[in-house]
Amino acid sequence: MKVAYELVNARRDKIAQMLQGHSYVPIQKVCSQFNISEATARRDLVYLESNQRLVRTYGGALVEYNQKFPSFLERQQVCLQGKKRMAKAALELIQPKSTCFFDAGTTVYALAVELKQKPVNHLKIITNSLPIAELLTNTQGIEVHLLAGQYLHRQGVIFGETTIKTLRFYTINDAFMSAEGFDSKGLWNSDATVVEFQKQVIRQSERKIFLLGAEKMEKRAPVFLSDWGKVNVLISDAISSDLPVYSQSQFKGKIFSI
Amino acid sequence: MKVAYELVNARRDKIAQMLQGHSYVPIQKVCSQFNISEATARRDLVYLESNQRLVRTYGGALVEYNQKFPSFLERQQVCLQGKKRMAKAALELIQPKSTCFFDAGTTVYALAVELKQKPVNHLKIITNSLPIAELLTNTQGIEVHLLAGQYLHRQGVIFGETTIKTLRFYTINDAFMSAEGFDSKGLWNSDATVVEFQKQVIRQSERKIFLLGAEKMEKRAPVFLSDWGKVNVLISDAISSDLPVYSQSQFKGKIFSI
DNA sequence: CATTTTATGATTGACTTCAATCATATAGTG
DNA sequence: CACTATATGATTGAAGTCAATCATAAAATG
Repeated sequence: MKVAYELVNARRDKIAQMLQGHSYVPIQKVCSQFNISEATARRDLVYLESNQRLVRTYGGALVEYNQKFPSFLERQQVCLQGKKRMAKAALELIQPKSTCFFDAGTTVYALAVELKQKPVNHLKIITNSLPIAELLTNTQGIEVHLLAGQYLHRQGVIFGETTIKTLRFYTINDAFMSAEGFDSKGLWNSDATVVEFQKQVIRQSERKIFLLGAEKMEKRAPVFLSDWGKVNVLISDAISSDLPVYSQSQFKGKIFSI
Repeated sequence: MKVAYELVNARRDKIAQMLQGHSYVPIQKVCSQFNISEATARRDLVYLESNQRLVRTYGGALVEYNQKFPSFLERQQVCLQGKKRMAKAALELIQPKSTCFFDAGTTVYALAVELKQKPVNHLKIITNSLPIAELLTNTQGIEVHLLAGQYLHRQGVIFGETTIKTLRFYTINDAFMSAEGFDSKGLWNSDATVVEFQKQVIRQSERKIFLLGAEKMEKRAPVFLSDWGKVNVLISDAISSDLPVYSQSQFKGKIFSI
């Protein structure tokens, strides 16, 4: 029988609210939770989907299907193979009982994925990337620290002036970073604020480890980040002899070409 | 036919990796993505589930089914009705173009849910609660700022010394807060560090708005947070005349008993 | 190279989910 | 109060999902 509009809307609100936390709810749970038939539960889900409040799946509904860190995920797919190989090499460098900074980017994210699978003990990870923080939190032996700042949803990054300021609260042993391009002169990125932030990371870190995919070689971006003199370790999936670092006498670091 | 161990593990890793971002993947997508039969896809999912890497559902698999902010969700269920009513009252107090602090707690989270549904323009939200940040980000007219500190997964909160330090970077108009107990003397909480943090919020905020459910009335917790003199607005679902504030001449604020 | 192991796809039948249709009881509406 | 609108549950057939079984081809082993 028909039911008051108010009650219907209240129920649908509650279903949506259920989803806010649980990320996924099977349709049967909706039925039992609200004592409604499958038909009604389905109708509620159809309505809520039309209002962009959830996404229906076969057997239930969820929020954030492809909605979480959307632009991040697209970028993650390119050169996945190379990223994974670089990540495995970088993982070897991580020392137990150290504090590491993880840059916000897909290459370093691949490192976080490897680290999650093979955790290092007594590790402190500083990051401004939410995908990395959420991935690594609740991992045995790893403590995750987030930097402060504005939460930029599409990139899944925390950023702004405050982020640079809060960085000063931490002492960093190893910084795992990336850049958009690199050539014989050094490293390049496209955003001035990002570069300002990364420069501060470089100043504060004992060891600077850059993960740079072959596709970024001999490419420049608008803003200069650093010369090779400040880089301690370079990890790349490019052929060793092709790397522009060799022409640079200033580079004293190690190279892992894998 | 049989396939090399290495390839099988690599494929399963990739499936797990798919999940890390997408949170949910239908089984058909796994089949098409890796050109494998349903049977194999199912076997992969069974294996990955046995390794705690994902949770199978009818029709696919997902990560973080009830695993995200677990303790937060439990607490969210109690007194849901009252929380929602207090939240609606609190929402009325939020001014466009203001900066608000949102305390990490289930009562204030209910306020965030209301705000998400009826957004206020040009609003800046400062919080150390990840559920709140994730809920409110990507909302029209709302800018979300996170505080720095250790990411405590079970509570979904950012916390520690650094959190208090980073608070100083912000100027707060309205602070929406809660406490574990309140009586005629004032407000109480159980954790000393939380109280230290909240005291700093109180010092830095122009207006202090407390949302206190009736179930917290006449209850004390180990640590004293504040007397009634510092509270500007009290929102409660308790009966107005029962509130212990009335015996306090020091209380100059407004009361919303709803 | 011979033997064993096992990852795979196909098939089957049981079970679940889904969309569409329909009768009905109750909320809205005038 | 009469009339309309509609939210609901039941039913039905189609489609999807699942677990179990089996033959096979290629990897692993010695």
